[in-house]
Amino acid sequence: MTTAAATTTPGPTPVLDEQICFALYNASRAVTARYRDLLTPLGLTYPQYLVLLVLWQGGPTTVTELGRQLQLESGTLSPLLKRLEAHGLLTRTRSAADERTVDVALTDAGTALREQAAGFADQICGATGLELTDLQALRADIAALAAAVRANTAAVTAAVASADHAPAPVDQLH
Amino acid sequence: MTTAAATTTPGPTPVLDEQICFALYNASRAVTARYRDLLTPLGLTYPQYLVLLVLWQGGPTTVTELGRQLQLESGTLSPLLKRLEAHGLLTRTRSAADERTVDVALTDAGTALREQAAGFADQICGATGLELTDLQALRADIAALAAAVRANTAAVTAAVASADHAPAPVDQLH
DNA sequence: GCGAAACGAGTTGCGCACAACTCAATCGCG
DNA sequence: CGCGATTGAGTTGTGCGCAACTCGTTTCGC
Repeated sequence: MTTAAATTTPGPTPVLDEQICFALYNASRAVTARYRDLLTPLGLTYPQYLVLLVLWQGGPTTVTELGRQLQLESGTLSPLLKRLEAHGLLTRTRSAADERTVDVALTDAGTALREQAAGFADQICGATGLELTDLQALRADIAALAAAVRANTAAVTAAVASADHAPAPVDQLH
Repeated sequence: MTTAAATTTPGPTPVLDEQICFALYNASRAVTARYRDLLTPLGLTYPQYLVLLVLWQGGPTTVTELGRQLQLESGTLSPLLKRLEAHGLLTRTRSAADERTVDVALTDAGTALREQAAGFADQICGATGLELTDLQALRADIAALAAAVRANTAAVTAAVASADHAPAPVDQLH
């Protein structure tokens, strides 16, 4: 019943291929899949690799700071860091200054892994088939989009939270 | 974008903020989070919404075709579709013509949900703060990148698989 | 026809992501 | 000083996402 006329809907229907959301979702998984080929031999997952990137780049840090840079919460980071610790790549120690915070530092093995992962980013760049200049421009646009969406999310959340008091704090499309 | 002095690392170390991979990963999660605010009241998740988009757009289809369009495998789709069926939004029935395939079709409730989700895409576009023209250009660039990376992944996989016979079938960056 | 290979959906196991929660440590304010 | 509020990490539960696998169906070669 009613199998008719559902093909090629004209009107205002959102079409999958025109959605920025799906493009991002799909591209992100495509890049992650390409990284998986490189990371699996090292026993790493992609989010674990991102954590190591931060540590290779900035040295010892805290769980909170990792969460800020990667935009991840403790619910994701805690078990992930425990796995990396179990693999002997980093140490987690309660800070002496503030017992609430946990310091994260690479072990020698974690530091050594940097060499093996040195060429990964270039390989991914090569896989995109783009010039480095174009790739960086695209990266900047995408980063700006992420920042704008996150800011909007925060604004809308705040607006909902204060809906009892204020009528419409932020202009949100209508 | 964080004009801080995070550029401390000189050498060949991959820096998080310069990585296209992290930009995509972060932006995808940011957009998904914004969608979550809209979808949670409807009892939907973001991947479930994508499935409904395909069905709203193209009418009844099969599990395989959904997987092709969304780039998802049965391991992801099967339980997801079961949940949507449990919520009364669609039906899954073995095809009469080929008992291996499963036909997926919206119920009336699933079709009706289209009205409530009609404005979601526009709201996300608004959250990006970009003009529609710029957004579509960005979307096209991102889609092209995804396609290039997926093609490269397939090529490298094939090269590894045939490593026993052929020496180096595909030129892969060096 | 018939047996091997291929195919499509489903299951299992693991690791994210994230909401909601717990709990200890610290801070702020009178 | 004391005590309520806040903060930071961790836990629990749910739903992807994907590899590896199973199982019934179909297709193909002969």
